[in-house]
Amino acid sequence: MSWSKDDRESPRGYHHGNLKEALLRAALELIAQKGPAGFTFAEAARWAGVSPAAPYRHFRDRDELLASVALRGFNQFAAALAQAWDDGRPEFFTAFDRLGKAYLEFARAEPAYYSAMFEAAIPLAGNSELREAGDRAFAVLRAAAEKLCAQTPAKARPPALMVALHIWAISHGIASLFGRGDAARRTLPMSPEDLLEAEVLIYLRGLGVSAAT
Amino acid sequence: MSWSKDDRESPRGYHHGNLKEALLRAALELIAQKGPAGFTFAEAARWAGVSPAAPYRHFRDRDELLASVALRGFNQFAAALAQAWDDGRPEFFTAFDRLGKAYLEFARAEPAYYSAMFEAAIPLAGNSELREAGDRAFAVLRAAAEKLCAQTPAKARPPALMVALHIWAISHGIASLFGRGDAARRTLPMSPEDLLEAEVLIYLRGLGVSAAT
DNA sequence: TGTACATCAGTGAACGCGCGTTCACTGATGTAC
DNA sequence: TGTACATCAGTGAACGCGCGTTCACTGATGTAC
Repeated sequence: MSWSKDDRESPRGYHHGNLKEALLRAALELIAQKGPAGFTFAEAARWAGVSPAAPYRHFRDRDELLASVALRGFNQFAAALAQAWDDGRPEFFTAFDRLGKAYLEFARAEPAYYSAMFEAAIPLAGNSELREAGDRAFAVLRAAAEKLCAQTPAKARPPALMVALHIWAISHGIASLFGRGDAARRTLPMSPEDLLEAEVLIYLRGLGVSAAT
Repeated sequence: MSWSKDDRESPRGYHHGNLKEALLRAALELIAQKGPAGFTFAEAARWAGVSPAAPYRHFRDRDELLASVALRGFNQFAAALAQAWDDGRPEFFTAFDRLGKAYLEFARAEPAYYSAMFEAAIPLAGNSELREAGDRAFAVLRAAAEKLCAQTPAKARPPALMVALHIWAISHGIASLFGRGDAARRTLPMSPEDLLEAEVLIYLRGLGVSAAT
């Protein structure tokens, strides 16, 4: 990440100019290195090349910075999922497959965001912005589930919400057990993508939806 | 947990007598309260009513204590799963259902163990004991997958290992998103158990196995 | 059974360290007129 | 366009704190004979 070095070493005046942004980046980098619990306010300040008191101008405390990272993560996650899903275009199975791959790709490429979002145990109560960002990401899964349900035989059609939760659980399970970009990863006889694809195909068949359709 | 108070306040001589055990319990309690990254060696010692230097007689450092907690967790997890599965008795579906419920029950009842096992990112390299304990737990899922595959139509029978990984991913996904006993839990329109049962039924149908059989 | 001695398990004081947080401050920026 | 002033954003020194770790030590336990 060349920007980090540039950011830190480029000469600047008394004012940083973009400290809030720099702190978010620093936190992200530190989370990637040591996990959400292993980064400190002071270290983020050092990373941004600023005195330890400076971050207090932008974040009330460490938890608020962490929540901001998670918020940004959810926004990027929602955008990535929405782009992959693309409202089911050109047809359902292609889009659904892209959606699953995008989920895993996000967890792999952005393990720091992913763990801030799902493992930092940030309390959602009182942070409606964060909750809404999470809901927006889930809404993409939900929309895909709606379209999926529309293809199932009407007599045994399950609630779309439940299907969305199933898809989420499958994706999250594979991502967090096998598909993380960091050291927690376990070795496998197949790629996480293949594992997910096979699992989703079996699940779809169970719903009475055939990929050949 | 009444034992904790008793353990701490009961008079004892110069020697604790059971310090290793007390430290493991203290670590477990602290992990339950603040997560795997939020407990300290010093605090575990205080919990056990002992000087901060005492733990060094039993664990090289904090990480070794944490790994011991995870090890114990995997052992209990393997035992709970094996007991629930009971080699598929009296017949497959009953046992398989019990297995899934036991998985969720463990995550709910023992969130501290569960997070030490799956979220503490303890390096497995060089800790063969821990790896083997994890493998023993997975072996139960694997055995269930074998029996499941034996029931699927032979022509489209998937590898048992893959099926075991699918089951693991489904269970872990639901457990970590919705079924944790701590605050990270999200609210749901249905119980994690029902969600898991429905998901597994769909997955089984996709494999060509019918619960009615 | 008693005694001498080795080993074990915990003590408590000490250390250096980095963290979170505060404070009065100051340099830079923006704005009213 | 210039000037006075308010506000903003970062400084740097300071503080108390708990942590990890070490050290020489000591009380308790076990064992050989």
